[in-house]
Amino acid sequence: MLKITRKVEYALIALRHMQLKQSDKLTSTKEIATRYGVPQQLLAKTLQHMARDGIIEAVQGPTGGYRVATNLDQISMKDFFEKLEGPLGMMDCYFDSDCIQIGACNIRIPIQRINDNMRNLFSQMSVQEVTQ
Amino acid sequence: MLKITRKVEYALIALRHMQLKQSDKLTSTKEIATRYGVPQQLLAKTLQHMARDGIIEAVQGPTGGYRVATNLDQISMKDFFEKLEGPLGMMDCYFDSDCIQIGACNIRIPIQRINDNMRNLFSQMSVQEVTQ
DNA sequence: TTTATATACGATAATTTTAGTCGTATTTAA
DNA sequence: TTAAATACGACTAAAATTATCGTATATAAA
Repeated sequence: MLKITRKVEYALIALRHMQLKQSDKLTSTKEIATRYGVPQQLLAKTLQHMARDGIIEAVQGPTGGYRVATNLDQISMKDFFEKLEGPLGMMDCYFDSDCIQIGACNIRIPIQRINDNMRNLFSQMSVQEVTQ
Repeated sequence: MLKITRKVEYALIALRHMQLKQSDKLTSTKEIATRYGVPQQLLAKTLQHMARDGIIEAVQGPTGGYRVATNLDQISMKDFFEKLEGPLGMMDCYFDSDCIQIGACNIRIPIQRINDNMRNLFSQMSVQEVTQ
């Protein structure tokens, strides 16, 4: 319960790894996979995902790889989570309204309050704070 | 990602339902299950769990049921979550130290900081605030 | 121009976690 | 004695997560 996914975990590991280098230096998927013992294919997808989102930049071909493409200070953990995993809510009813209950449910409003608190927490935390 | 379980959801629904009655009145599993369209067996387990934890009190036999047994103002959402679902951590490595990585991992410390923030958030929120 | 090594990505399989059910026992008011 | 409630371990089903497969494309270097 309330766990983050491997995808997010691997993304953070990769970002931190890249930040330890000169910002123009490239890092390949393989480099990270072997360094941290992470499944290469899954990591690859995660990196591709981040590249599509503009968080990192891809350079193709041999000697290619990735480098950080944005100021990580400007991305909140909330946005980061949502880019990788979609809307952030402790219960689906926070977004989907197709719950049959809807009328009967007595905790919808309270749950939304908790959710807002959690979203607020991650909105105030930058990716940089985590990967620096 | 970062979702709560049905067990917790049902527990909150049940608590809120009980709080809408006079505090000495009993509520049966069936009553809640039919009222909110929730699977009765699973709800039953959840209520039994809460009874074991002393959050609610069980009265057996026909005309039996449950009533709130504690001041919900005194229980934090963190403790509530942990009673029902065990240790609260976004990653297992927050508690388990059997991750093979351990040495190689570069985000252990940062993740712990995020975790602490989240635990802190739920420590400062009482169950009463959610179910009132 | 060929080759080797990198990213790109949809489809699928395996695994783990979560959700729900079953069967049986016990309690107790009527 | 019976009916309706809680108690609870074992099991099954479903969903979500994690990982792999196969193939395509890009490009630096031999």
